[in-house]
Amino acid sequence: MADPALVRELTRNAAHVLPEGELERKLDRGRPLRVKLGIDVTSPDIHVGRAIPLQRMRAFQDAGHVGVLIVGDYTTRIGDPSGRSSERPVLSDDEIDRNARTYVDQAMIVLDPDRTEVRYNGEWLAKLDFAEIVRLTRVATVAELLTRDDFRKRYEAELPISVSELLYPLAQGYDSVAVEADVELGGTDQLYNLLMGRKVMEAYGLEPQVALTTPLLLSWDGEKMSSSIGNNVPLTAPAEEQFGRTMRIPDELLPEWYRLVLESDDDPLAADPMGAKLRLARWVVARSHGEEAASAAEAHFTRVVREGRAPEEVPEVTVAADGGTVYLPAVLVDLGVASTSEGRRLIAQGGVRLDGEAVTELEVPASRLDGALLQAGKRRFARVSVRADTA
RNA sequence: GGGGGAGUUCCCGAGUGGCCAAAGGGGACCGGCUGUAAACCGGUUGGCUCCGCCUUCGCAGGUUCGAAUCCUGCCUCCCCCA
Repeated sequence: MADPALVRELTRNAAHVLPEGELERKLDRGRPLRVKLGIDVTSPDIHVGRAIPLQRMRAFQDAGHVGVLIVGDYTTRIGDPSGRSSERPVLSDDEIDRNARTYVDQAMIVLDPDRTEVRYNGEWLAKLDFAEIVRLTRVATVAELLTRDDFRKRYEAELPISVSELLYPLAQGYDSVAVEADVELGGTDQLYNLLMGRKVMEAYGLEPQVALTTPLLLSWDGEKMSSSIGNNVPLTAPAEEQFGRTMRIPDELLPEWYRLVLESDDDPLAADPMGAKLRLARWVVARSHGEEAASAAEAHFTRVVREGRAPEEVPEVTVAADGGTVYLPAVLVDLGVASTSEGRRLIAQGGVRLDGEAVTELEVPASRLDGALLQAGKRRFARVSVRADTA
């Protein structure tokens, strides 16, 4: 009999474990299970939300099972070319290869490399000939494919759905055949695909996989965390950035993050929510960058955000001055402000400071600028040095 | 193959000849406040050394003193019928 405590750990936070009892049956066979997780390579980073199923994979690995990480290089490559370019840009082969490589590195932040098998699905999908593809398409009907929520919604909203997209769940299911998955992990949005994987495996004479989904992590805006929206905390973002982004989540989301990300039973709102959020941010940074970086990131946050002081390390900006004054908006562009027009607006709004004092004019005496600390908004700082321009 | 509908500034979405750099919402940014880069309140949101000028409303032409709005051609997308 499968150890109930172990099953609880493996299925911790799971939204679905289907079909019921099947995981226990597979565990009882006593051999290491092959636990699959597919990742597409449409964007260059894995974020804290997508790490949640990875954390499950890690739990399986720690119990002696094998993690099969599938890099969807091929599914990304054939990805929908129809006009939805703004949402799903078709990536170049180079981009896909580059993304694919960094993905594996990122995933290893969470996974145990010694128990991970990395596979690229181009390995088998590239070899399918047309007859085989047609055989694959017989697994499902159009009506069945259209029952999937996002397809149905798009269909009802008269938004485009390309045939290649309909093929996607089948291709993903074929991955399960190729790697002979015992379990497939995914977010709850993947439930449909995971169950389709069962059908495909059955059609190919294999024992269907168990589908295990985890809830989607909501970000500070209340939306599902997503790289394309930009509300993400990437596993490879700089420590300070990770810390700040994590601190942006509203208090109401803390319990969910504690449960899913920290895998902690503590109630973060019981005592001091601020302290609880700091602990969470430290944990997120420490996983990616280590304890030391986490402490430094917290110190930075305290100094810059809570106390409103300049960071310890500030980039240098050099300005050429031909006369007595310098056109400040142009300097702001060097700090990362989008345009001089925006720089003007920032100044007008009191968002630009020289040595802590709000600037009100566009032209600033070079003498006042030289060696001064320039600040644009809350987050952009630079030390200015003026170089005489004798041209 | 036939018919109907649509393409607007980062996104959604108003706008049918001048009052349009273009309503409203979202997002983002700035300020205030704050335990936080949260919440809340107020403001800003094409570019330009900017009281003015320049470029934008799928693309290319055209009509007009004047076009996001009218005409012609093209491209793209959606739906229905076959």
